[in-house]
Amino acid sequence: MKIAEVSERYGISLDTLRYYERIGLIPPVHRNEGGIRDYNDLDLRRVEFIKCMRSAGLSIEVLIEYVDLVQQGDDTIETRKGILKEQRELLLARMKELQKTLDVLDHKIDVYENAVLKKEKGIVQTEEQVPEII
Amino acid sequence: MKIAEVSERYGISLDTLRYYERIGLIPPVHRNEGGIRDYNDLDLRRVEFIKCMRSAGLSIEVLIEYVDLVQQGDDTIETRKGILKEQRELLLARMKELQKTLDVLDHKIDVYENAVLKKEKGIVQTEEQVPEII
DNA sequence: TCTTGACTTGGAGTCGACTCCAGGTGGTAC
DNA sequence: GTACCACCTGGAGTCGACTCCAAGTCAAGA
Repeated sequence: MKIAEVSERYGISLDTLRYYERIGLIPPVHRNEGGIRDYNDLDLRRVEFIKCMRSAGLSIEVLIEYVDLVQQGDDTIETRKGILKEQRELLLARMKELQKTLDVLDHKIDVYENAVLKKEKGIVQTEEQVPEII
Repeated sequence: MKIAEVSERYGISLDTLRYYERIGLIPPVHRNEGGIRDYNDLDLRRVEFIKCMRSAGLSIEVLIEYVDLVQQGDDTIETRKGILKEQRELLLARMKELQKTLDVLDHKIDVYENAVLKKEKGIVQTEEQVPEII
C-alpha cells in the first residue's frame, strides 16, 4: 500500500507519515524497486498503533523509546512493559482530569440554562446569585 | 494574594500567570498602590477555572473568546453557552479516544505479562504467535 | 516525446503554549 | 543607606509536533 492510501486510511498527512519514519517513530517502511514506500501489514499495524497512542497524548519521545526497544528484541520485554504501565498510569490521571473538567462544564452549562430560563421569565439575577458564572 | 502565592497554590508558574493576563486569558488582576498584582477572590476563581479548562486541553484561543464574552455582559450568555456545549462535545470525544487507547494499553500489558510468564517456563513464542507485539 | 502526477529527500518554517531574560522599581532588614 | 528580595515590563527564545518547500526521480498516458 502506497503512502497516499495509508494517509487516507488513517487520516494522517503524508508529511506526518514521512516525519514519523524519519525520526524513528515508525521503523523504516518497506520500499519497492523504485524506492517508493510500500507499506506492508506490519507497517500498517505500526502506523495504527502510533496513531492510537498519539491520539491519547503519549509523547513522541516515549514512543520512539518504546519502538526502539521493540526493534532490539525480546530482551527488552520487561522494560517495554514498564513503559506501557507507566504510560497507562499517566493516561488514567489524564482521564480523571478530563472527567473533572467535564463535570465543571456540565455544571456551568446547567447554570447557564437556568440563567436563560430566569431571564425569559424576567427574573433579575445579580452576580451574587450566580456566583458560578466567571 | 500576591502572585507567588497564587503560583504556589495552583501550581502555575509566575511567568504563565503573567502570560495568561497579558494575552487576555485572565482579565486584568487587581493591583495594589505599587502596581503589584493582588489577586482577589474573583481573580482566583478565574485562575482556577482557566487551570481546570487548560488541564483538559481546551485551547487558549477558545478560552480567550469565552473570557471576552463574559466581560461583555449578559447579552453574550447564549453564545457562551454554545461555546461550552461545543467544548463539552470535544471533551467527550477526547475521553473516548483516551479510553480506546487505555484498552489497547491494557491489552498489550496483558500480552506482555503472558509473554514473560511463558518465557519463564521456557516456552518459545514466535512473532506469529504473539502478533499483538509491535 | 513530452507532460502530468505521485512519489522522493533534506532542510526550513510554523504554531501553540509557554519560558526566559534584561533592565527597572519599591519595600523591608540590617 | 545599602543590600536584598519580590515584583514589574516588553521582548526574545524554546519546545514539541508537525507542515511546507524546492528540487529531483520515475511511471503512465496523450
